[in-house]
Amino acid sequence: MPSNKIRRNTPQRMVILQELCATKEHPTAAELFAAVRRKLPRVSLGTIYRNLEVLHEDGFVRKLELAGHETRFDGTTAPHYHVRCTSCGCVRDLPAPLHDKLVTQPVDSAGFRIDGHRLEFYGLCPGCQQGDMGRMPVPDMPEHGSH
Amino acid sequence: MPSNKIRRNTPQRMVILQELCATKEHPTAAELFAAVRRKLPRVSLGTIYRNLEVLHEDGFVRKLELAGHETRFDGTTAPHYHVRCTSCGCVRDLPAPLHDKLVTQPVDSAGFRIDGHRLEFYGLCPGCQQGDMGRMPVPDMPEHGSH
DNA sequence: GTGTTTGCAAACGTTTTGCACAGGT
DNA sequence: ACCTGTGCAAAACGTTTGCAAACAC
Repeated sequence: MPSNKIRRNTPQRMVILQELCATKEHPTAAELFAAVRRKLPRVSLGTIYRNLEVLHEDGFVRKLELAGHETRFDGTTAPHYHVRCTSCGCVRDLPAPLHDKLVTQPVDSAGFRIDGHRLEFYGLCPGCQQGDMGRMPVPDMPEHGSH
Repeated sequence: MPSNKIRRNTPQRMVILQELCATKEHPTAAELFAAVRRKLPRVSLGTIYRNLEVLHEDGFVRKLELAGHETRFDGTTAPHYHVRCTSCGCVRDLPAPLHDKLVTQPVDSAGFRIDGHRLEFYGLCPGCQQGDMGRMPVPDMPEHGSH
């Protein structure tokens, strides 16, 4: 839902969107901050957050509020799902998302009017599957099972 | 995965679990803190957090890390899904959870070994459906669409 | 010129942690 | 006696906000 407010195309805003669209890594605000700072050394973290909010409002970026972790951002706004690696914490897109095997309508909705759902998968990424049990859980902490 | 550590049945731990099992409201740590404090006036919030962590580790409580909100806790450990009301913020259980209409296996998993998924629904609770557009979004802030 | 946006720093809400002491086993 | 668990307070973390100055339009 694009806001009706007048937006200004500041260099900060453009570089943020540009950086976000240039990666498939779903960066956090802090990671984006580091990336943008390389081009605009004087940006502040507050500016990153404010612009991400604006860009989200206007439909240019997606917010990925994955369970138990900082918010990540996605320059691809088309609907798709995500997987998180419980070992290294990386987040990847799932291709071929809405499929006949992926039907998500509760049968009994407890009287709620269901407007949508949020679905995320977790598991081991290709890299972390290579028999290495002793791998450090790096970027983010892994979760304890359950869904 | 119950830890192999020796646990002590302290009054604090028991009251916390008792309070959690006595409600269907999926309280936050702060709400639980208030409830437990009525019975044990000297508990600290730190104790609540530490015990919830232990109880979670031992499989007695479920952690509900719903997108963009504080963690809530659930005394019912059997697998089931949840709905959040985007207006008042309340969280309810979804009965009849794993159904033929609720199949969640990605067709293409991008090379990940999928261990599970997290699924949450959002919409309007029965109370908030009663034509009251002007209702205050109270307990927690509502979300901006997208899934 | 007007009103949005910026940088900075301080504040926020939630959760975690360090510590000395209390208390279960 | 041992070592887990407690209360307290402070810190950590990600995020938001107030403000005066800067700047896009």
